[in-house]
Amino acid sequence: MKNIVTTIDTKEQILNVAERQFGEKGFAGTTLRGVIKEAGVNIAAVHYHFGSKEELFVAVVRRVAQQMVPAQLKELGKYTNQDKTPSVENIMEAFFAPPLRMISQMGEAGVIRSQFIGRCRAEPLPIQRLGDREFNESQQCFLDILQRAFPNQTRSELEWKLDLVIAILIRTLNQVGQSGKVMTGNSSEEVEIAISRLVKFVSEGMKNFD
Amino acid sequence: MKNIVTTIDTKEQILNVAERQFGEKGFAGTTLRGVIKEAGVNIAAVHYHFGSKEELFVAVVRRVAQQMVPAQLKELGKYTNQDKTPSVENIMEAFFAPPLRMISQMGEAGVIRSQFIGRCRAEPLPIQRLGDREFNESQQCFLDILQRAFPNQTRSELEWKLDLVIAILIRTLNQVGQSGKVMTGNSSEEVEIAISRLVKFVSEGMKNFD
DNA sequence: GTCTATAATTCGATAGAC
DNA sequence: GTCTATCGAATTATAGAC
Repeated sequence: MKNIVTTIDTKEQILNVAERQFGEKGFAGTTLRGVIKEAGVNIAAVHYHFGSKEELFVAVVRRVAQQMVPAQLKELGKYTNQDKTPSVENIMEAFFAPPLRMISQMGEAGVIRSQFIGRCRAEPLPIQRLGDREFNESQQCFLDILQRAFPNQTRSELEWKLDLVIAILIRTLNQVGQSGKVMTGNSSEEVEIAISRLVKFVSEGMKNFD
Repeated sequence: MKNIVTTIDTKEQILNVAERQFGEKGFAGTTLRGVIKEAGVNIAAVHYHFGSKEELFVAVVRRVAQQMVPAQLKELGKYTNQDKTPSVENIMEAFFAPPLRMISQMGEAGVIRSQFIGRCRAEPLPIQRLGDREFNESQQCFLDILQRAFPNQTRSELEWKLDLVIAILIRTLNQVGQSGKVMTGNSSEEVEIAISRLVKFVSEGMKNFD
Protein backbone atom coordinates (compact mmCIF):
# COMPACT_ATOMS: atom_id res chain seq x y z
CA MET A 1 0.00 0.00 0.00
CA LYS A 2 1.38 3.32 -1.03
CA ASN A 3 1.54 6.45 1.06
CA ILE A 4 -1.85 8.10 1.47
CA VAL A 5 -0.52 11.32 2.90
CA THR A 6 2.18 12.61 0.66
CA THR A 7 3.65 15.89 -0.48
CA ILE A 8 2.11 17.56 -3.50
CA ASP A 9 3.29 15.45 -6.38
CA THR A 10 5.68 16.89 -8.91
CA LYS A 11 3.24 16.89 -11.79
CA GLU A 12 0.60 18.95 -10.01
CA GLN A 13 3.20 21.30 -8.59
CA ILE A 14 4.49 22.01 -12.09
CA LEU A 15 0.94 22.63 -13.34
CA ASN A 16 0.24 25.11 -10.54
CA VAL A 17 3.36 27.16 -11.10
CA ALA A 18 3.01 26.99 -14.88
CA GLU A 19 -0.56 28.31 -14.67
CA ARG A 20 0.68 31.33 -12.74
CA GLN A 21 3.66 32.08 -14.92
CA PHE A 22 1.87 31.53 -18.24
CA GLY A 23 -0.85 33.85 -16.95
CA GLU A 24 1.60 36.51 -15.83
CA LYS A 25 4.14 36.48 -18.63
CA GLY A 26 2.43 34.73 -21.52
CA PHE A 27 3.64 31.64 -23.34
CA ALA A 28 6.64 33.18 -25.06
CA GLY A 29 7.62 35.15 -21.97
CA THR A 30 7.59 32.08 -19.74
CA THR A 31 10.65 29.85 -19.50
CA LEU A 32 10.68 26.29 -18.29
CA ARG A 33 13.66 27.14 -16.15
CA GLY A 34 11.65 29.84 -14.39
CA VAL A 35 8.82 27.39 -13.77
CA ILE A 36 10.96 24.61 -12.35
CA LYS A 37 12.85 27.05 -10.16
CA GLU A 38 9.66 28.32 -8.51
CA ALA A 39 8.21 24.81 -8.39
CA GLY A 40 11.34 23.44 -6.78
CA VAL A 41 11.62 20.55 -9.20
CA ASN A 42 14.18 19.45 -11.73
CA ILE A 43 14.27 20.64 -15.31
CA ALA A 44 14.09 17.10 -16.62
CA ALA A 45 10.85 16.47 -14.72
CA VAL A 46 8.86 18.75 -16.98
CA HIS A 47 9.93 16.86 -20.08
CA TYR A 48 9.35 13.56 -18.38
CA HIS A 49 5.78 14.42 -17.33
CA PHE A 50 4.65 16.61 -20.22
CA GLY A 51 7.07 16.21 -23.11
CA SER A 52 7.54 19.84 -24.13
CA LYS A 53 6.76 23.43 -23.21
CA GLU A 54 3.80 23.50 -25.59
CA GLU A 55 2.35 20.28 -24.21
CA LEU A 56 2.70 21.69 -20.70
CA PHE A 57 0.63 24.69 -21.81
CA VAL A 58 -2.05 22.41 -23.24
CA ALA A 59 -2.12 20.43 -19.99
CA VAL A 60 -2.77 23.62 -18.03
CA VAL A 61 -5.53 24.65 -20.43
CA ARG A 62 -7.17 21.24 -20.16
CA ARG A 63 -7.22 21.32 -16.37
CA VAL A 64 -8.91 24.74 -16.42
CA ALA A 65 -11.43 23.92 -19.15
CA GLN A 66 -12.49 20.65 -17.56
CA GLN A 67 -13.72 22.60 -14.57
CA MET A 68 -15.19 25.65 -16.28
CA VAL A 69 -16.98 24.39 -19.37
CA PRO A 70 -19.15 21.79 -17.59
CA ALA A 71 -20.19 24.42 -15.04
CA GLN A 72 -21.34 26.74 -17.81
CA LEU A 73 -23.17 23.98 -19.66
CA LYS A 74 -24.90 22.82 -16.49
CA GLU A 75 -26.11 26.34 -15.77
CA LEU A 76 -27.31 26.64 -19.35
CA GLY A 77 -29.01 23.26 -19.12
CA LYS A 78 -31.55 24.70 -16.70
CA TYR A 79 -33.08 26.50 -19.66
CA THR A 80 -32.47 24.21 -22.61
CA ASN A 81 -34.41 21.36 -20.98
CA GLN A 82 -37.70 23.18 -20.95
CA ASP A 83 -40.02 24.35 -23.69
CA LYS A 84 -40.19 27.97 -22.67
CA THR A 85 -37.35 29.92 -24.25
CA PRO A 86 -35.29 31.72 -21.62
CA SER A 87 -34.92 35.48 -21.48
CA VAL A 88 -31.69 37.04 -22.66
CA GLU A 89 -31.03 38.00 -19.04
CA ASN A 90 -31.19 34.31 -18.09
CA ILE A 91 -28.82 33.36 -20.88
CA MET A 92 -26.32 36.07 -20.07
CA GLU A 93 -26.35 35.16 -16.40
CA ALA A 94 -25.69 31.53 -17.32
CA PHE A 95 -22.71 32.81 -19.27
CA PHE A 96 -21.15 35.19 -16.76
CA ALA A 97 -21.99 33.58 -13.44
CA PRO A 98 -20.23 30.17 -13.51
CA PRO A 99 -16.69 31.37 -14.18
CA LEU A 100 -16.96 34.38 -11.86
CA ARG A 101 -18.46 32.40 -8.99
CA MET A 102 -15.93 29.63 -9.42
CA ILE A 103 -13.03 32.06 -9.38
CA SER A 104 -14.23 34.01 -6.37
CA GLN A 105 -14.58 30.79 -4.41
CA MET A 106 -11.04 29.74 -5.23
CA GLY A 107 -9.42 32.61 -3.36
CA GLU A 108 -5.83 33.32 -4.41
CA ALA A 109 -5.87 30.41 -6.84
CA GLY A 110 -8.87 32.05 -8.50
CA VAL A 111 -6.90 35.22 -9.12
CA ILE A 112 -4.21 33.20 -10.82
CA ARG A 113 -6.81 31.32 -12.83
CA SER A 114 -8.42 34.57 -13.97
CA GLN A 115 -5.18 35.86 -15.30
CA PHE A 116 -4.45 32.63 -17.12
CA ILE A 117 -7.85 32.46 -18.81
CA GLY A 118 -7.58 36.07 -19.87
CA ARG A 119 -4.08 35.48 -21.21
CA CYS A 120 -5.20 32.53 -23.35
CA ARG A 121 -7.25 34.77 -25.63
CA ALA A 122 -4.40 37.22 -25.79
CA GLU A 123 -1.80 34.74 -26.98
CA PRO A 124 -0.48 35.00 -30.53
CA LEU A 125 -2.24 32.73 -32.95
CA PRO A 126 -0.65 29.27 -32.91
CA ILE A 127 -0.84 29.24 -29.11
CA GLN A 128 -4.25 30.89 -28.88
CA ARG A 129 -5.80 28.05 -30.81
CA LEU A 130 -4.61 25.55 -28.21
CA GLY A 131 -6.83 27.33 -25.71
CA ASP A 132 -9.77 27.98 -28.03
CA ARG A 133 -10.10 24.29 -28.80
CA GLU A 134 -10.84 23.58 -25.14
CA PHE A 135 -12.86 26.64 -24.15
CA ASN A 136 -15.13 27.17 -27.11
CA GLU A 137 -17.04 23.96 -26.62
CA SER A 138 -19.80 25.88 -24.87
CA GLN A 139 -19.87 28.69 -27.38
CA GLN A 140 -21.99 26.79 -29.89
CA CYS A 141 -24.51 25.92 -27.18
CA PHE A 142 -24.91 29.55 -26.24
CA LEU A 143 -25.33 30.50 -29.88
CA ASP A 144 -28.05 27.89 -30.31
CA ILE A 145 -30.05 29.09 -27.35
CA LEU A 146 -29.54 32.72 -28.32
CA GLN A 147 -30.95 31.85 -31.72
CA ARG A 148 -34.07 30.47 -30.03
CA ALA A 149 -34.40 33.62 -27.95
CA PHE A 150 -33.90 35.89 -30.95
CA PRO A 151 -35.31 34.26 -34.11
CA ASN A 152 -35.34 37.68 -35.78
CA GLN A 153 -31.55 37.96 -35.70
CA THR A 154 -29.23 36.29 -38.17
CA ARG A 155 -26.63 33.78 -37.03
CA SER A 156 -23.74 36.04 -37.95
CA GLU A 157 -25.30 38.89 -36.01
CA LEU A 158 -25.56 36.73 -32.91
CA GLU A 159 -22.00 35.53 -33.48
CA TRP A 160 -20.35 38.93 -33.36
CA LYS A 161 -22.48 39.91 -30.38
CA LEU A 162 -21.52 36.80 -28.43
CA ASP A 163 -17.93 37.45 -29.42
CA LEU A 164 -18.14 40.86 -27.76
CA VAL A 165 -19.78 39.37 -24.68
CA ILE A 166 -16.86 36.95 -24.42
CA ALA A 167 -14.48 39.89 -24.70
CA ILE A 168 -16.29 41.51 -21.77
CA LEU A 169 -16.01 38.36 -19.66
CA ILE A 170 -12.33 38.01 -20.51
CA ARG A 171 -11.65 41.63 -19.64
CA THR A 172 -13.47 41.21 -16.33
CA LEU A 173 -11.36 38.13 -15.58
CA ASN A 174 -8.25 40.06 -16.50
CA GLN A 175 -9.15 42.77 -14.00
CA VAL A 176 -9.60 40.10 -11.36
CA GLY A 177 -6.17 38.78 -12.24
CA GLN A 178 -4.60 42.20 -11.79
CA SER A 179 -6.50 43.61 -8.82
CA GLY A 180 -7.81 40.47 -7.12
CA LYS A 181 -11.28 42.01 -7.13
CA VAL A 182 -14.40 41.38 -9.19
CA MET A 183 -15.14 45.08 -9.71
CA THR A 184 -15.49 46.14 -6.07
CA GLY A 185 -14.47 43.08 -4.07
CA ASN A 186 -14.40 39.35 -3.70
CA SER A 187 -17.17 38.51 -1.26
CA SER A 188 -19.99 36.40 -2.66
CA GLU A 189 -22.38 39.35 -2.39
CA GLU A 190 -20.05 41.58 -4.38
CA VAL A 191 -19.58 38.92 -7.02
CA GLU A 192 -23.35 38.57 -7.43
CA ILE A 193 -23.65 42.34 -7.79
CA ALA A 194 -20.93 42.31 -10.46
CA ILE A 195 -22.72 39.53 -12.33
CA SER A 196 -26.03 41.38 -12.36
CA ARG A 197 -24.27 44.55 -13.53
CA LEU A 198 -22.66 42.72 -16.41
CA VAL A 199 -25.98 41.10 -17.35
CA LYS A 200 -27.70 44.47 -17.38
CA PHE A 201 -24.86 46.03 -19.32
CA VAL A 202 -25.09 43.65 -22.26
CA SER A 203 -28.73 42.49 -22.33
CA GLU A 204 -30.26 45.51 -24.06
CA GLY A 205 -27.52 45.45 -26.69
CA MET A 206 -28.30 41.83 -27.45
CA LYS A 207 -31.93 42.66 -28.22
CA ASN A 208 -31.22 45.10 -31.05
CA PHE A 209 -31.34 43.82 -34.58
CA ASP A 210 -30.80 45.34 -38.02
CA MET B 1 20.54 69.77 -51.66
CA LYS B 2 19.82 66.21 -50.71
CA ASN B 3 17.89 63.68 -52.69
CA ILE B 4 14.18 64.34 -52.65
CA VAL B 5 13.24 60.95 -54.01
CA THR B 6 14.92 58.31 -51.92
CA THR B 7 14.32 54.78 -50.78
CA ILE B 8 12.43 54.26 -47.54
CA ASP B 9 14.94 55.10 -44.87
CA THR B 10 16.17 52.43 -42.52
CA LYS B 11 14.49 53.81 -39.43
CA GLU B 12 11.00 53.84 -40.93
CA GLN B 13 11.51 50.45 -42.52
CA ILE B 14 12.37 48.97 -39.11
CA LEU B 15 9.31 50.61 -37.55
CA ASN B 16 7.02 49.16 -40.23
CA VAL B 17 8.28 45.61 -39.88
CA ALA B 18 8.42 45.84 -36.09
CA GLU B 19 4.78 46.95 -35.96
CA ARG B 20 3.76 43.88 -37.92
CA GLN B 21 5.84 41.40 -35.97
CA PHE B 22 5.05 42.82 -32.53
CA GLY B 23 1.36 42.66 -33.52
CA GLU B 24 1.58 39.11 -34.78
CA LYS B 25 3.83 37.51 -32.21
CA GLY B 26 3.79 39.84 -29.23
CA PHE B 27 6.78 41.49 -27.59
CA ALA B 28 8.35 38.38 -26.09
CA GLY B 29 7.68 36.32 -29.22
CA THR B 30 9.33 38.85 -31.51
CA THR B 31 13.07 38.76 -32.06
CA LEU B 32 15.17 41.63 -33.37
CA ARG B 33 16.81 39.20 -35.76
CA GLY B 34 13.43 38.35 -37.24
CA VAL B 35 12.67 42.03 -37.69
CA ILE B 36 15.94 42.98 -39.33
CA LYS B 37 15.77 39.98 -41.63
CA GLU B 38 12.36 40.96 -42.99
CA ALA B 39 13.33 44.62 -43.07
CA GLY B 40 16.51 43.86 -44.96
CA VAL B 41 18.68 45.88 -42.61
CA ASN B 42 21.56 45.09 -40.32
CA ILE B 43 21.15 44.01 -36.73
CA ALA B 44 23.30 46.89 -35.50
CA ALA B 45 20.96 49.42 -37.14
CA VAL B 46 18.25 48.67 -34.62
CA HIS B 47 20.48 49.50 -31.69
CA TYR B 48 21.89 52.54 -33.45
CA HIS B 49 18.47 54.03 -34.16
CA PHE B 50 16.45 52.89 -31.14
CA GLY B 51 18.84 51.62 -28.48
CA SER B 52 17.11 48.42 -27.44
CA LYS B 53 14.22 46.07 -28.20
CA GLU B 54 12.06 47.76 -25.57
CA GLU B 55 12.77 51.24 -26.91
CA LEU B 56 11.86 50.03 -30.38
CA PHE B 57 8.52 48.87 -29.04
CA VAL B 58 7.92 52.26 -27.45
CA ALA B 59 8.80 53.98 -30.73
CA VAL B 60 6.17 51.91 -32.55
CA VAL B 61 3.58 52.70 -29.88
CA ARG B 62 4.35 56.42 -30.10
CA ARG B 63 3.94 56.49 -33.86
CA VAL B 64 0.53 54.82 -33.58
CA ALA B 65 -0.72 56.90 -30.66
CA GLN B 66 0.30 60.19 -32.25
CA GLN B 67 -2.11 59.48 -35.08
CA MET B 68 -4.98 57.90 -33.17
CA VAL B 69 -5.33 59.91 -29.97
CA PRO B 70 -5.60 63.35 -31.64
CA ALA B 71 -8.24 61.97 -34.02
CA GLN B 72 -10.32 60.75 -31.09
CA LEU B 73 -9.93 64.00 -29.16
CA LYS B 74 -10.84 66.06 -32.20
CA GLU B 75 -14.01 64.05 -32.73
CA LEU B 76 -14.83 64.43 -29.05
CA GLY B 77 -14.12 68.16 -29.22
CA LYS B 78 -17.21 68.67 -31.37
CA TYR B 79 -19.26 68.05 -28.25
CA THR B 80 -17.12 69.43 -25.44
CA ASN B 81 -17.04 72.91 -26.96
CA GLN B 82 -20.73 73.50 -26.69
CA ASP B 83 -23.05 73.92 -23.73
CA LYS B 84 -25.47 71.18 -24.63
CA THR B 85 -24.29 67.85 -23.25
CA PRO B 86 -24.00 65.23 -25.98
CA SER B 87 -26.04 62.03 -26.06
CA VAL B 88 -24.36 58.78 -25.11
CA GLU B 89 -24.71 57.73 -28.72
CA ASN B 90 -22.68 60.77 -29.78
CA ILE B 91 -19.99 59.99 -27.22
CA MET B 92 -19.74 56.34 -28.16
CA GLU B 93 -19.52 57.20 -31.83
CA ALA B 94 -16.73 59.64 -31.06
CA PHE B 95 -14.99 56.76 -29.34
CA PHE B 96 -15.42 53.99 -31.91
CA ALA B 97 -15.38 55.87 -35.20
CA PRO B 98 -11.93 57.49 -35.39
CA PRO B 99 -9.81 54.36 -34.98
CA LEU B 100 -12.06 52.22 -37.17
CA ARG B 101 -12.27 54.80 -39.96
CA MET B 102 -8.55 55.43 -39.82
CA ILE B 103 -7.77 51.74 -40.05
CA SER B 104 -10.15 51.01 -42.89
CA GLN B 105 -8.62 53.84 -44.90
CA MET B 106 -5.12 52.49 -44.41
CA GLY B 107 -5.76 49.27 -46.33
CA GLU B 108 -3.28 46.52 -45.60
CA ALA B 109 -1.33 48.77 -43.24
CA GLY B 110 -4.56 49.24 -41.29
CA VAL B 111 -4.89 45.51 -40.75
CA ILE B 112 -1.38 45.42 -39.34
CA ARG B 113 -2.13 48.43 -37.16
CA SER B 114 -5.28 46.80 -35.81
CA GLN B 115 -3.40 43.76 -34.74
CA PHE B 116 -0.71 45.83 -33.07
CA ILE B 117 -3.14 47.99 -31.11
CA GLY B 118 -5.03 44.93 -29.97
CA ARG B 119 -1.81 43.22 -28.95
CA CYS B 120 -0.72 46.17 -26.82
CA ARG B 121 -3.49 45.57 -24.30
CA ALA B 122 -2.74 41.87 -24.33
CA GLU B 123 0.92 42.24 -23.44
CA PRO B 124 2.10 41.13 -20.00
CA LEU B 125 2.28 43.93 -17.49
CA PRO B 126 5.63 45.69 -17.77
CA ILE B 127 5.20 45.93 -21.53
CA GLN B 128 1.48 46.70 -21.43
CA ARG B 129 2.17 49.87 -19.42
CA LEU B 130 4.41 51.17 -22.20
CA GLY B 131 1.38 51.20 -24.45
CA ASP B 132 -1.14 52.41 -21.88
CA ARG B 133 0.92 55.52 -21.18
CA GLU B 134 0.47 56.64 -24.77
CA PHE B 135 -3.06 55.48 -25.51
CA ASN B 136 -4.93 56.35 -22.36
CA GLU B 137 -4.49 60.08 -22.77
CA SER B 138 -7.98 60.29 -24.22
CA GLN B 139 -9.56 58.01 -21.63
CA GLN B 140 -9.86 60.74 -18.99
CA CYS B 141 -11.52 63.06 -21.49
CA PHE B 142 -14.14 60.46 -22.31
CA LEU B 143 -14.74 59.87 -18.63
CA ASP B 144 -15.26 63.57 -18.04
CA ILE B 145 -17.82 63.95 -20.78
CA LEU B 146 -19.56 60.73 -19.75
CA GLN B 147 -19.84 62.19 -16.27
CA ARG B 148 -21.58 65.22 -17.73
CA ALA B 149 -23.95 63.01 -19.69
CA PHE B 150 -24.69 60.79 -16.66
CA PRO B 151 -24.53 62.87 -13.48
CA ASN B 152 -26.51 60.14 -11.70
CA GLN B 153 -23.70 57.60 -12.09
CA THR B 154 -20.64 57.45 -9.88
CA ARG B 155 -17.17 57.88 -11.29
CA SER B 156 -16.21 54.29 -10.57
CA GLU B 157 -19.34 53.04 -12.29
CA LEU B 158 -18.48 54.98 -15.42
CA GLU B 159 -14.91 53.76 -15.17
CA TRP B 160 -15.69 50.07 -15.36
CA LYS B 161 -18.23 50.66 -18.11
CA LEU B 162 -15.74 52.60 -20.21
CA ASP B 163 -13.22 49.87 -19.52
CA LEU B 164 -15.60 47.33 -21.05
CA VAL B 165 -16.25 49.60 -24.02
CA ILE B 166 -12.50 49.76 -24.57
CA ALA B 167 -12.39 45.96 -24.43
CA ILE B 168 -15.05 45.88 -27.15
CA LEU B 169 -13.10 48.25 -29.36
CA ILE B 170 -9.90 46.26 -28.84
CA ARG B 171 -11.66 43.01 -29.67
CA THR B 172 -13.11 44.54 -32.82
CA LEU B 173 -9.64 45.72 -33.84
CA ASN B 174 -8.28 42.26 -33.13
CA GLN B 175 -10.86 40.75 -35.46
CA VAL B 176 -9.80 43.22 -38.15
CA GLY B 177 -6.22 42.14 -37.60
CA GLN B 178 -7.11 38.49 -38.07
CA SER B 179 -9.71 38.63 -40.84
CA GLY B 180 -8.95 41.94 -42.52
CA LYS B 181 -12.62 42.86 -42.15
CA VAL B 182 -14.54 45.20 -39.86
CA MET B 183 -17.33 42.71 -39.17
CA THR B 184 -18.56 42.20 -42.74
CA GLY B 185 -16.08 44.04 -44.89
CA ASN B 186 -13.76 46.98 -45.38
CA SER B 187 -15.64 49.42 -47.60
CA SER B 188 -16.45 52.76 -46.01
CA GLU B 189 -20.15 51.88 -46.01
CA GLU B 190 -19.53 48.63 -44.18
CA VAL B 191 -17.31 50.38 -41.65
CA GLU B 192 -20.03 52.94 -40.93
CA ILE B 193 -22.54 50.13 -40.43
CA ALA B 194 -20.17 48.41 -38.03
CA ILE B 195 -19.69 51.65 -36.07
CA SER B 196 -23.43 52.19 -35.70
CA ARG B 197 -23.88 48.57 -34.61
CA LEU B 198 -21.25 48.96 -31.92
CA VAL B 199 -22.79 52.24 -30.76
CA LYS B 200 -26.21 50.63 -30.49
CA PHE B 201 -24.77 47.59 -28.74
CA VAL B 202 -23.23 49.55 -25.85
CA SER B 203 -25.39 52.66 -25.53
CA GLU B 204 -28.28 51.17 -23.58
CA GLY B 205 -25.89 49.47 -21.19
CA MET B 206 -24.21 52.78 -20.47
CA LYS B 207 -27.51 54.32 -19.38
CA ASN B 208 -28.22 51.87 -16.55
CA PHE B 209 -27.21 52.89 -13.08
CA ASP B 210 -27.42 51.29 -9.66
C1' DG C 1 25.36 55.29 -40.75
C1' DT C 2 26.31 50.67 -41.96
C1' DC C 3 28.73 46.61 -41.63
C1' DT C 4 31.20 42.07 -39.59
C1' DA C 5 32.38 39.58 -35.83
C1' DT C 6 31.67 38.18 -31.50
C1' DA C 7 30.82 38.51 -26.58
C1' DA C 8 27.83 36.88 -22.91
C1' DT C 9 23.60 34.71 -21.79
C1' DT C 10 19.82 31.98 -22.03
C1' DC C 11 16.79 28.85 -24.09
C1' DG C 12 14.45 24.00 -24.92
C1' DA C 13 15.66 19.48 -25.00
C1' DT C 14 18.29 15.13 -24.19
C1' DA C 15 21.57 11.47 -22.59
C1' DG C 16 22.66 8.59 -19.09
C1' DA C 17 23.65 7.49 -14.13
C1' DC C 18 21.10 6.27 -10.10
C1' DG D 1 10.92 9.13 -11.32
C1' DT D 2 14.61 12.15 -10.32
C1' DC D 3 19.03 13.85 -10.85
C1' DT D 4 23.56 16.06 -13.18
C1' DA D 5 25.70 17.48 -17.07
C1' DT D 6 25.60 19.14 -21.41
C1' DC D 7 24.40 19.87 -26.33
C1' DG D 8 23.02 22.88 -30.00
C1' DA D 9 20.76 26.71 -31.15
C1' DA D 10 19.08 31.22 -30.49
C1' DT D 11 18.91 35.55 -28.09
C1' DT D 12 20.25 40.78 -27.05
C1' DA D 13 23.80 43.67 -27.19
C1' DT D 14 28.42 45.62 -28.20
C1' DA D 15 33.13 46.56 -30.14
C1' DG D 16 35.47 48.29 -33.79
C1' DA D 17 36.61 48.69 -38.91
C1' DC D 18 35.01 51.25 -42.82
